[in-house]
Amino acid sequence: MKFPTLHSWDLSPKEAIALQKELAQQIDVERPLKKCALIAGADCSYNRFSPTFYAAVVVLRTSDWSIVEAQGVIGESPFPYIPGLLSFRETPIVLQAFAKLEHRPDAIMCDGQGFAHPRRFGLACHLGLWLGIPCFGCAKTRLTGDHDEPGSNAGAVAPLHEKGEHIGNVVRTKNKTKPVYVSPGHLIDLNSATQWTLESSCGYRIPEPTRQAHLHVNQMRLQDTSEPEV
DNA sequence: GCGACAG
DNA sequence: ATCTTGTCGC
Repeated sequence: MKFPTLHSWDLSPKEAIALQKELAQQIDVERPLKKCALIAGADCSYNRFSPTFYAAVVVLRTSDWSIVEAQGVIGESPFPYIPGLLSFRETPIVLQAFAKLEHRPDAIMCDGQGFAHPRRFGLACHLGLWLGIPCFGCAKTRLTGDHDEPGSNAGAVAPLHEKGEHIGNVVRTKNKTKPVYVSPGHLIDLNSATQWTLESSCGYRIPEPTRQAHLHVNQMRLQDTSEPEV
């Protein structure tokens, strides 16, 4: 896959925040996703005290959830983990994995927030803007916003609000298990993101795209002989 | 000042 | 994110 360079990743935390505020103005979270034959999942993995980073993207066929393609990259992250600035830590390497992709997915599911972010510019917004592909976030825990507990059965949804704004949905993907936090990133609306989250939750709490990407990066990390096993 | 805080 | 065994519940 090819995509243009939008900006440098060599930034200080203050510069990163300024850039988020600037790029957030370009985000489109109103567009319903019409066609989605191929959906990609992206994820990262790493050791506690090693700078080595593993990123993977897996492309799935939505008709039967079979894996069409998987690409991974091993590198180092130039940015520390700071709540609210996760995209500056993970996106540079994730983009390298997308660059190796031969298939162009119709949508992308990220392991983190999209619009449900303090500055409305989470990981999924940033990745979607770079790639120009509909992208949304499916996080395992909350970053910001308030909500009621969704019903206890799969399919239950509760709105995530902040300052009077509907920024995402808390979605129960499996009976009696913790819900996930869904929000649009770019070129997709909240309803489409929520529907595809439920559609791809094949009996697990984590939807198939992100679940497969997670399995993939973990395989990469455990098979990397250049890293000292703890 | 205090508490919260994606991965 | 990662470190970790068994265990309670459906």
